[in-house]
Amino acid sequence: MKILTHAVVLDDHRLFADSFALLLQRFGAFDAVSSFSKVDEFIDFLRSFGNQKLYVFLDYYLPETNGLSILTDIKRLNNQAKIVFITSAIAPAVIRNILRYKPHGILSKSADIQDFIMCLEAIERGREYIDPQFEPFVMQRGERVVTFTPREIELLKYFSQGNSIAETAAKTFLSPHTIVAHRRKMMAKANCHTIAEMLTYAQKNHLI
Amino acid sequence: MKILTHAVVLDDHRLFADSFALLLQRFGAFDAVSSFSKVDEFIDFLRSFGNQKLYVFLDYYLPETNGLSILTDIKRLNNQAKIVFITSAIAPAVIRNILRYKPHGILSKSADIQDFIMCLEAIERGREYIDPQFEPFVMQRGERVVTFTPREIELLKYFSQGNSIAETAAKTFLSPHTIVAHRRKMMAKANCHTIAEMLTYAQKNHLI
DNA sequence: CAAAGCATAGCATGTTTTTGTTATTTTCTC
DNA sequence: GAGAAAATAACAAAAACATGCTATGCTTTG
Repeated sequence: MKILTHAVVLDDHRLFADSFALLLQRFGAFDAVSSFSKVDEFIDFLRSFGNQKLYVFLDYYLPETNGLSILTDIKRLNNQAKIVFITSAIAPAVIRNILRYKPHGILSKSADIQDFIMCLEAIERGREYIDPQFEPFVMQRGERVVTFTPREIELLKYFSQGNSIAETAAKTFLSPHTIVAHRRKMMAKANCHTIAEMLTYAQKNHLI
Repeated sequence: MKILTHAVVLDDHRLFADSFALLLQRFGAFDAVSSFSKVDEFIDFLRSFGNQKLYVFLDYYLPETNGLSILTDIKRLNNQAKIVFITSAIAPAVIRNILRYKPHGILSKSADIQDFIMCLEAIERGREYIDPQFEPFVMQRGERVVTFTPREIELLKYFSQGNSIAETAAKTFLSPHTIVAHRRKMMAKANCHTIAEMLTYAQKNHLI
């Protein structure tokens, strides 16, 4: 299979980004491969690249942000880009989150070359590719995803740092009642019954 | 630099293991490179390889276990092996844990090729290499590492699953007083003041 | 624009956790 | 086999939390 296009890798783990770019090169399907480990540089590249056909291999975990939040940027700068998530995540909520954005492909870092080839082939044929191990997380119709509001996540961070309700209230200039209300709502959403469980949930799903 | 020896990569992320192995090959310092993503297969390889000179590039995060627990196996099977940790961890406790085992090298996955070369050169000269970003975690003399006992970790798991002190006591057939005592001890060790902070700590340091 | 969801706030009550302090038995480790 | 560390257990007071219920103004979005 020969895909006459450019491929670009974005992963904050430089060693992975460079190695994987090498693998893409060696694989021979692309006519050029670039790798980035800094979001800024990647965005600069996109800007200069213009609206040509392009493959983007994206990591979900990026420092300070995540792969999803730059998806809008990518789509704005290049509406032809084929976007493939390469993720080490296994937390259902994270996978669901990624799937919600309907990328062209999603591959686990535990995948092998064979999976990778299948992914490319599917996309070239205009279909999407979802790593088989993520199939169970494809949303059923009517199913709701648990999401957290910015405020909730902010408060969660305070709790994770050892702040009590009263301390959090003081630091956010809110009433302790409000903190209780938020906290209660979060725990109801995530179906947790102790703050310990809530924090485990938050960590697992990379909310904080 | 030409190192006439075999190199082997162990990382459960196949895509990384394979890509990185390719990078090692391309780099040209080794006369052969193998990659594994399953611990069993890796151990089998070690057994058959015998006690020859060897470079091992090891991930810390492995499913069901971690890179440290197989260190003893590696040393038993090959006392000449140069062991380099390639890790995505940044949690101080995890890094300290790795450093305690005195590997020949430790490199962050965020390192670049230049860092990698420096690592190899240092080891070839008989010295150890520690990623500069991990320097702060090198233990000072007299410094204590925070460790958790098996019982403590067991209880931590109960808490992470939403069990209260009373519930945990019931499930472990212990007195609630005992649970309180353990809990208190852990929190003192980790310098946490709420169970929320404790659970965040536990997650960050991959205790549970 | 209406409905839904978000952020805010309140009160009351019973439960749970945290903290200060102490102590015995068992199990490693040198 | 002595000493250290771990696991066990207890009591009591103070602080914090969970949960029952209600309610209002503000955004966002179909």
